[in-house]
Amino acid sequence: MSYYLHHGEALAFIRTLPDACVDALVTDPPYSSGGQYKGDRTSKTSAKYQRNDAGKRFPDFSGDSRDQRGYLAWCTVWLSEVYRVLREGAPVVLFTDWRQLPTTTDALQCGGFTWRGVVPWNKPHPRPSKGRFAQGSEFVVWGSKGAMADDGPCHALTPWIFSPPHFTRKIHLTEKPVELLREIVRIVPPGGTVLDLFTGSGATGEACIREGRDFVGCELSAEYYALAKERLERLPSLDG
Amino acid sequence: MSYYLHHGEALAFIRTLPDACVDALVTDPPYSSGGQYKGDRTSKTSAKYQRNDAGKRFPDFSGDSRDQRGYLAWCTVWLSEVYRVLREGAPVVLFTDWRQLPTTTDALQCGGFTWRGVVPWNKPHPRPSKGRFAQGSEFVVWGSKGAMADDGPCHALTPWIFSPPHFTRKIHLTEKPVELLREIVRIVPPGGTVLDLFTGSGATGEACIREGRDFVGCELSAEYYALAKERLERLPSLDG
DNA sequence: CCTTGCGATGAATCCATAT
DNA sequence: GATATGGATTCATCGCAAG
Repeated sequence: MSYYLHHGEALAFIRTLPDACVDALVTDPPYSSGGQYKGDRTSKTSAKYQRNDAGKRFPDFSGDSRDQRGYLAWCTVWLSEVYRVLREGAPVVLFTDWRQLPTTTDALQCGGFTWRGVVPWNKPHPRPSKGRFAQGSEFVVWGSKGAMADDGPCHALTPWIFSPPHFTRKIHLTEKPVELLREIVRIVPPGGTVLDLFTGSGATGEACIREGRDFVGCELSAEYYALAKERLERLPSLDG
Repeated sequence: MSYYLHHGEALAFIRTLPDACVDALVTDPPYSSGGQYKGDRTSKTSAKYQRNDAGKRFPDFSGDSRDQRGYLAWCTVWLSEVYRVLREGAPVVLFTDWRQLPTTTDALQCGGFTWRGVVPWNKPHPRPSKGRFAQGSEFVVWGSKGAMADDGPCHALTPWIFSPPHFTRKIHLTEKPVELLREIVRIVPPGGTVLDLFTGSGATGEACIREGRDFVGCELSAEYYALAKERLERLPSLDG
């Protein structure tokens, strides 16, 4: 139930960690997705993912402008380093959207992990799209460092259906619901340590604290680092 | 509300069809998945996907023994030919499991189509797996032949949650629920024609008939061809 | 305190226009 | 000609203000 939050770049941070010191990676990297055109990637995240008249609500986040080759290469680099700091059999859980899903499964395996599945996060009421299927899901790509123990409780026994945090209450544009993250971090035994390289608003940290798992987070942006820190500091009093 | 069922090999059948004669492809190819090891692919489907004591329940189906490269190449061949027989803007809908999902998105694009999304089919009660996330979803990879019309109704406005057909009532081992297929074929305007190259038990044909879409199916196995034919023939009387 | 109504929103997508 | 920008579109939901 302790946590540590680091302000800085992810790869540099991992390299400071000793071997086999964490029990899982649960992280939500910037997808570098969100559009058919190059301009959709190169514009600011606040403009890319939001209506024009709402463009000023959330601070921009960086690292969201790679093409597919670059995304694969970048993920491979930090996943390879994460491999070293994970314990044998530890799970790796990566968020992605439909566009980057295949690249993410490649990256997981390029990093040396065994790919074990894809679990959809279903949003109950996606934005409609005329004449087509709505895109109402993001995806969790997961695997492990080598063989996994096949004891322990079962997970994801029912479909994951969670609304995204409401815009008036969320801190980060792409923040995930804490209820979903609580389901996910329960794959780590109680007291285990979860690493998140792209902490953002710190939702994964909150999930860990609420579920009794230790949390090690890393965030590049000073603004989000401060927001995540504040969020986690405020948390124990909520439980009181 | 008419249907045509062909007994024979898929690629040879497509080649007999004229250009731009169908409004959608909705099909469930043999995944060639179902195992981590080579032996898992080369064994009989009836043994591969079923418990030993149930091994004689369903007839074998063929074409389920390709590795990933072979699966990509094979899908690319028939998808390229399907491109020709589809009308401009027509949707393509392919079932896949998590293991073949990335290969399927590659194949769709190798066939010349625009990839537009991934929609999960969520099973309400997946088989639990100790210490891991259950694999409770299959996936619909979809796209279109070029630009799509952006009129028409919206689809998939809520997550797809459907139980697989009960084993006492299903004909094919990997049969999809008709309710799910009805949701899917509604993306074709009423009266449009849906092509299915791997008809199996004919569930997609039943969905088309119930939704007032025309159906053109193709099945290689004499046994399943007869079963699908019987299923569709029996259907009009059910509507009364 | 409860109900009603209005407005804003969404890891979106497409096309027309501008650079 | 290729890329970048801006506007319009979909509707169930939630927050908030008004009654």
